[in-house]
Amino acid sequence: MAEKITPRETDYSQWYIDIVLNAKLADYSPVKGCMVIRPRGYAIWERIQAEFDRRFKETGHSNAYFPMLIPMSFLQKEAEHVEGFAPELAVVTYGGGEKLEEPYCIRPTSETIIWSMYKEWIHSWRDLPLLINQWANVVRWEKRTRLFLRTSEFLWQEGHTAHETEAEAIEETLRMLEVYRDVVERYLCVPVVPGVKSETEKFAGAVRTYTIESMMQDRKALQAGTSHFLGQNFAKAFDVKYQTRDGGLDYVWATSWGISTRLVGAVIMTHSDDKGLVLPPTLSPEEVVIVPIYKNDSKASVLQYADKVLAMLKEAGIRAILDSDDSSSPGWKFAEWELKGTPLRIEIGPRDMAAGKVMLVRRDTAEKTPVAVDTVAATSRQTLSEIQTALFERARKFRDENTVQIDTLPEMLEFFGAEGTGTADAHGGFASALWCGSAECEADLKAKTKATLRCMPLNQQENISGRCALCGAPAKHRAIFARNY
RNA sequence: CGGGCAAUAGCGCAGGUGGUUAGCGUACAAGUCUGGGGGACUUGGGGUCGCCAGUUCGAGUCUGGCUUGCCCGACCA
Repeated sequence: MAEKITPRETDYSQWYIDIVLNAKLADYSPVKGCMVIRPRGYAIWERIQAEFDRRFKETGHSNAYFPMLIPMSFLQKEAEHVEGFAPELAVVTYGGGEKLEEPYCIRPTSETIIWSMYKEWIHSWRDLPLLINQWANVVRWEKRTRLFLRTSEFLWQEGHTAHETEAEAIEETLRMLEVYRDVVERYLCVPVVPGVKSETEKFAGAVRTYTIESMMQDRKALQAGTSHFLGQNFAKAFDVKYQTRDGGLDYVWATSWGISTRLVGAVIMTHSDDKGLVLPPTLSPEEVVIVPIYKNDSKASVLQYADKVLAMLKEAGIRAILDSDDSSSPGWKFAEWELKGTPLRIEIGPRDMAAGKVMLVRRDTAEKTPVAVDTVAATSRQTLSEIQTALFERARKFRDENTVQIDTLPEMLEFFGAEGTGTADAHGGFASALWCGSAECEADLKAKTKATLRCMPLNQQENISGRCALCGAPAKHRAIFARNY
């Protein structure tokens, strides 16, 4: 049979599409730029969702749901906000067969409709903090879409909080950024750089945007989550004041933060290989697949043995399945489950059975280990945990190896393969460079190399001294530049 | 949203200058043999050729429009 997956070397972009389609994670839809998330893709999203939801509740947030349709006038209340989102709005102008007096836009994000309600709900410092999260779909009319990474409609989570003081709001912004970092790194095994966005890149309507940036296998950056300190911008736009503890009246301080189904794309592009999807055990719908191998005369006994192993694994709380489909060969099943990303495979044939063993095969390394059947649960548990760690470490090593400190513009141009440098094949990576803080420098670099300022890493802003790698002016920050998705 | 390419069976493709019952591989179904890395043979089912118009006696094939996708730019989780 022909190769299903285009090798990464040949065409990284096609490789990604092949994985998504062939592993049946998603499919194209008849609607431009919108995709169908298929059961396997949705199962992965549900696992991501469940972990984040747990962490949000742990940090005191409650879920709620706001309307998908937002009166256009609401968006216009915050100048920067509407300017930022206007180009990608989908607008509803008819309802019930009649032209609407005021059109609704389909939410591109929910700050405005949520703050219109917060005005009703917040009166006193006793109403604060207000910590609400919403799981929802949003629509942003995209010119260029890619499965999971950028679609016109996507699923996400948006947290919207209101606080008494600026300090509390900033603390919340950073708390949620840290939740993102922790879950994305530990649960999705995707290493990230937490940092601050530049003015150019920040969220429309925010005072400051924090981000976690990850590096894909083609060395391009992917923004994996953002947390915004909104200051009093939306409180002022929607006139949300509260009675302070000392009897005064003040605008509340706000945050918002979000992660989306894009994370599924991040997981795919971080871990997978030319054989197919590679999933961290935490995210895989099944942690272990048992593939029985038998001839006609050994079929019954092998299946019975495999059933016993399946029961032992389930007993131990491991998500295991037995692929007893009789119509495809073991070799077929091996390839199929590798394509689907199952972290651990257990092969059971007559020889294993005779020896009282099973064969453990790791998806990430292809390593095969015979294991005594009595210890199969414990060993599987142990191996799954090792895979979880190994995936993160491998990705972090790759990211670190492709993060380079750069001090001058010529080096920067060479790193990103700009025209005239003779390095057109260079893939770049993360360029860590000093920056003067000017938007002109960002724009200039972008024009020459397509690389943008991804973030200013949070813990690298001390003792900045030196010159901007782009213009030579005194530097104010250390920043990561990269091409991005 | 501009430029380029594409759309024929689930998937991958072939179908010179228009010609009547649209093919091949693979997958699918049934059966027999198989089974430790995508098995073999036999038989069988499956298509309004992306959509809408037009040219023509006749369109998968030519023309126009539209839709969707991919690549390259401009814009963005």
